[in-house]
Amino acid sequence: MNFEITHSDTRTSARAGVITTAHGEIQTPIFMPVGTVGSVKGVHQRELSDDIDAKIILGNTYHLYLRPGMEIIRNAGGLHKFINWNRSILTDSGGFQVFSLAENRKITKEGVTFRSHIDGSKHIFTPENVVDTERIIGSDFMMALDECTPYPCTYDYAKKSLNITHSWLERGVKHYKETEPLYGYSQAYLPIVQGSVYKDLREKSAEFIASQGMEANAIGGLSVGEPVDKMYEMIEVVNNILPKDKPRYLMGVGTPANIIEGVARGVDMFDCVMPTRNGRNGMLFTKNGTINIKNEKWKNDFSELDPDGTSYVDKYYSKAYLRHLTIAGERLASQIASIHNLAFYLALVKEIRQRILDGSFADWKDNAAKKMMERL
RNA sequence: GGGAAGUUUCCAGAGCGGUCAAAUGGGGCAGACUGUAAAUCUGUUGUCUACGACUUCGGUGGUUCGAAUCCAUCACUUCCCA
Repeated sequence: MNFEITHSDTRTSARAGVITTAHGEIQTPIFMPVGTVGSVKGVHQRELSDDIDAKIILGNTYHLYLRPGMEIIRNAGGLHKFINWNRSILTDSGGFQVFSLAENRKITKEGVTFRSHIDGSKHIFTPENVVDTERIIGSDFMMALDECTPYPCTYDYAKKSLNITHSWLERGVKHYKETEPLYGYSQAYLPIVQGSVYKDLREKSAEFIASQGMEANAIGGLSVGEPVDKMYEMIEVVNNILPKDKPRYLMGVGTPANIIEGVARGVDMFDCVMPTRNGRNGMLFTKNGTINIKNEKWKNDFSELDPDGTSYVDKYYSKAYLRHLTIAGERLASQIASIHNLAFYLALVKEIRQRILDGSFADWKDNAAKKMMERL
């Protein structure tokens, strides 16, 4: 992996750059659609590449490990081949499942023992075997195993958890360095800053993460329910320490406004379930704010889905039609809404990048984008 | 022509003397969703001058302190036998 910053904003910490992986170039800032189980829910790979033009998507180690299992992924020749996606892939480690499936797991110094949400079987995830799993998956970006702490979280717990995450990281880095990629291309290994909403813990963590000298770094444990101002504050604290010349990935974030604010604070990579999940639930993101397509007011609105939209679906279908499909529970509704939302997110980061390049980012953020951010 | 069952709030369908403005589904309306156990979840769904009041359970008339619940009668619906 290579990262080159081509432009730095003068008034904010925003930067525009290019990440190069074995599976292509990724212009940053970038948004990465989430495809947990080897599928961006409701969206064909062909639409992801040809219409939405996503350069990189996520997969999830925990989920793929359980189903279909590593034997099949290995037999397929890795996840890229298995799902027929020749652009980049980033895999989360299962660290988020430590948070989201908290009832089904136990944390020890050794690792995390999950009770499968599918059949209840027990599986231990260690920093080492997660690296092995991600080697089999063949992701371009392998996330380190961490504990995504909940919010609220006591200082004592956050500190204790951070120590475990850090010790896991050391073991993960060691194992990463001792193992080779299976498919002939390099894979980056990303450490994750934790520390909940505590400034000193975040600083300590950022320093430790930076000291690992990995090719890119991530910020985790945010957007788990804390006030947005806390989140922004933590991003600032952390990005003051994380190396400037390496990509920074803010995990799981977020709303369009979160992304703009994140970029302004020096974040390069984002992912979030929101465009697809909320799309499936009838929410559309537009420049004028979100709309709930299920609302009665769209019943007879035959205007195009989103006049400002960049996807073909925006011109192709009407609001009234999508409302009907959504209310009728038709799968096509999920597809249309997911495609629209992902296209919106990708167009957003594209505009952000363009504005960083032409020097108008800060001004745009303070003026034109402000109204939109209040609604998104 | 004879017999039986039934008519409940948008729909279906509980309720069978008071704790019923009326269970439960569905539908409608609205909301939530941030490294996906989510094609999920939550709220609401008679009216009002709303911590109280008023009008509802096919129509009408009764019984009773009190009826969606019991009685009479009318109307309509469905099924069975001719």
